[in-house]
Amino acid sequence: MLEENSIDIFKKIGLRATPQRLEIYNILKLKEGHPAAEDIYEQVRQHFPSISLDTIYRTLSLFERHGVIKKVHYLADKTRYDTNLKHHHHFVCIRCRKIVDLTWEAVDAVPMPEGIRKWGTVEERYVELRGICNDCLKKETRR
Amino acid sequence: MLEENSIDIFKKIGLRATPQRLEIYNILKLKEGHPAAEDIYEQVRQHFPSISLDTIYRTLSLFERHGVIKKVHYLADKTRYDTNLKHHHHFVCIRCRKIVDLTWEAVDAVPMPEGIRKWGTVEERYVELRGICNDCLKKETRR
DNA sequence: TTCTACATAGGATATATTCTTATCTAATAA
DNA sequence: TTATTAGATAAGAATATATCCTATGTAGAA
Repeated sequence: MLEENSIDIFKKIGLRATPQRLEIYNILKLKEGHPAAEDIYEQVRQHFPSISLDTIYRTLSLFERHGVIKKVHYLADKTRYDTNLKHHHHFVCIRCRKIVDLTWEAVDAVPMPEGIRKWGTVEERYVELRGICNDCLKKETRR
Repeated sequence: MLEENSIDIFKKIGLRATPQRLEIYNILKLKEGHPAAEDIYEQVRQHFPSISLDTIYRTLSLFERHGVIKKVHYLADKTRYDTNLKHHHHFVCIRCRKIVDLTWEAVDAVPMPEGIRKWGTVEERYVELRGICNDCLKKETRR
């Protein structure tokens, strides 16, 4: 089911292929719907009853740092609020988390992708342009 | 600066226009970059030194329930992980939070909106189709 | 004014995540 | 094979964000 032997992935990035890590990786790969840390924890405990939740988090962040996985809403550190209730999209700075509203008719006009009905009904189309804002760019080139 | 008198907004939705609520609303409206609860708290305290953080949260959730404001990443309750590192988008169920990967070439092909360079450089274009998945639709019509 | 429903402050609690430390284990060197 | 050592884990403490509980306060209606 896995495209690549899990152990090879760890070798490739120079990490020890511990049983815990293999288990966590395989669960991530095989579980539907993008699991949260707790979901993984519950499942790993079936084989490693004494594993700590911290190991799950530590391993996930290790995987993330090595580009093996990605957080889905990685820009949502704390909840932010919007008073603009009209339909709009966002530019989000991946450095300082600044959020800027934008409208984008061209993207709103694109017909829904093929087979979306297979998943459900869509109520909202939200686009997030993720990048580096000019303020942060200035700071980074200053070095 | 505000399009509408803040007091009128509260009247319209049948809520008492308390000084705390007015202050929180005005900060939300006027502050750039979409503030978080703590940001608002720090600022409100300048006029209401004894306000509690809970009042901020309570008021924000009140505003949200009445459609006055919206959480930016309201689907990011807990962190979820993705092993699919290829460029893709998501369909997210607003009921059960199920996340489904999808590709969408048509939307990827749309040229960047006018004036994006004014804000910064874009590294990633992420689309979230928010709706109700077929499983949840089934449950809801069953009633 | 008095009553009552709604609102607030403050502290307790819940939940998600990260940190600290002692212990353990695997890879390497001898 | 054994000793050494860097890396990994478990367990619980600590932190951050958000919500709940309760006593008190206040605005608007009668």
